[in-house]
Amino acid sequence: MAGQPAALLGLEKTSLRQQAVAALRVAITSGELAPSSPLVETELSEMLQISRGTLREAMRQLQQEGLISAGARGRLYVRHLDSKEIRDIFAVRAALEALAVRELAGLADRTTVIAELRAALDVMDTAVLEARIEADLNFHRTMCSLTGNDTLLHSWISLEGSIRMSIMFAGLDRAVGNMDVGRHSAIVDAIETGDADEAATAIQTHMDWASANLVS
Amino acid sequence: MAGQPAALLGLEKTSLRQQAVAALRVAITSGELAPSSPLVETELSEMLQISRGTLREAMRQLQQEGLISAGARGRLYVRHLDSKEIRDIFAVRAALEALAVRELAGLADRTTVIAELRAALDVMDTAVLEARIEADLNFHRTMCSLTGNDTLLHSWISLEGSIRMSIMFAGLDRAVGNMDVGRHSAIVDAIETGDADEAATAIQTHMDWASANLVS
DNA sequence: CGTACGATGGCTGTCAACAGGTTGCTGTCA
DNA sequence: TGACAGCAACCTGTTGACAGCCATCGTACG
Repeated sequence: MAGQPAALLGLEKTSLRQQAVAALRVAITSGELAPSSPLVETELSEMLQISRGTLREAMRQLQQEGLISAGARGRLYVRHLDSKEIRDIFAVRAALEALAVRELAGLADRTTVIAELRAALDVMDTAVLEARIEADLNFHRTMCSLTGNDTLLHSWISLEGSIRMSIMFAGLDRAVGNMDVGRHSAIVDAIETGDADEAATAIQTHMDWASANLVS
Repeated sequence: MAGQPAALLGLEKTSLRQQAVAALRVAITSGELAPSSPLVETELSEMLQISRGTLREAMRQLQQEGLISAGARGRLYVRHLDSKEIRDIFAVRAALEALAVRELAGLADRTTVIAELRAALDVMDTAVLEARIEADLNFHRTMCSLTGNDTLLHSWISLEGSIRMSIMFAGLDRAVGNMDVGRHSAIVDAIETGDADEAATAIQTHMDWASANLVS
């Protein structure tokens, strides 16, 4: 899907809007911008050194991703999650990823898929703290990506911001506790056997456990 | 979730951006703007009599909804769907709605839910042509809404544009053929019995059939 | 005749400014 | 002292304009 920097084969000319989206996403999911705090266009545009118009486009995207919620009169706030919403998010996530593993388990040739997933798990095994979270999310995103179902991948990515907020809400240590390589390995194993039902059950169990762990 | 106009209790002062989103959504899903046709900001802003900045915000939202796809150099086009993408969309939709009916079937008191769904079906029964499509989508959206899972509802709505494009792609007559009240009634019946697995199977079957019918 | 180079038009990226409405404060008057 | 009118600051909605990039076309030169 995405790319190596590919030296000499085209530079990464990213628009200010994309940069703003990325910066705000980090600021929100890292807690730098506290939940429920108001997002004032004039303030943010000055902080980021961009015009309000450009910022507004970026905010509109974050809003669609669920990181920003709208209040009265178009006023925007950093989204605040309660326990129920976290459970809801993980329920939807589980449904999407169950579809993903079902598709993967149904593939005739699963060798490359298994190899990619195992590689992602290896990365996760050695990573710690924030890097481990990134590795975990990367594993799950890769799962969706490998299905070749772009709509599925897009839906998952739309949820990624909310997932990250859930993680931040629960705290780093508790979140990292969810990212056990063994539990993930079980999912990959189930895909490898080609048993779609078992794979879906594995994902479902994993997600139930993870969400219960986050909100406990 | 959303609302009746609520006479005398506050008028619907909708921003130009929201109006533009609505107008473009209709234009695209009705085929007025043909798939793959380029969306030139200067043209559209003049047609809609709004400024480019306002239009850009609207386009950004439609892009996230999957009605607009991005080409090179920020150029935007009406999204074009092929058969595989339609199958993909319906696979994701099935996963989301399966979650919805599972939740609903698991409810202790399902009387109000059943009543609402039956009412939606009654509307569908009498409607014809485009109105029937609206009634059908409304039924499925209501299902998601009744779960109380806002994330689920949001994800479904994000998909609604793509669903509408699929319908347009297939043609009105073939789409209406999917909207048999009897088939939908089976789903509601399954929810009423409280059998989550059966309800999920009913949805899955319905979606498989619908998607196969659309792309055949 | 073919190729390389320069002008031109079209379209997006970005910005600064204006307009309208709401909130909150302050000073005055009963 | 309390309430109300008026004012001021704040913030979003919306707009028009400028700048830069890319593609295309025409032209001149080998």
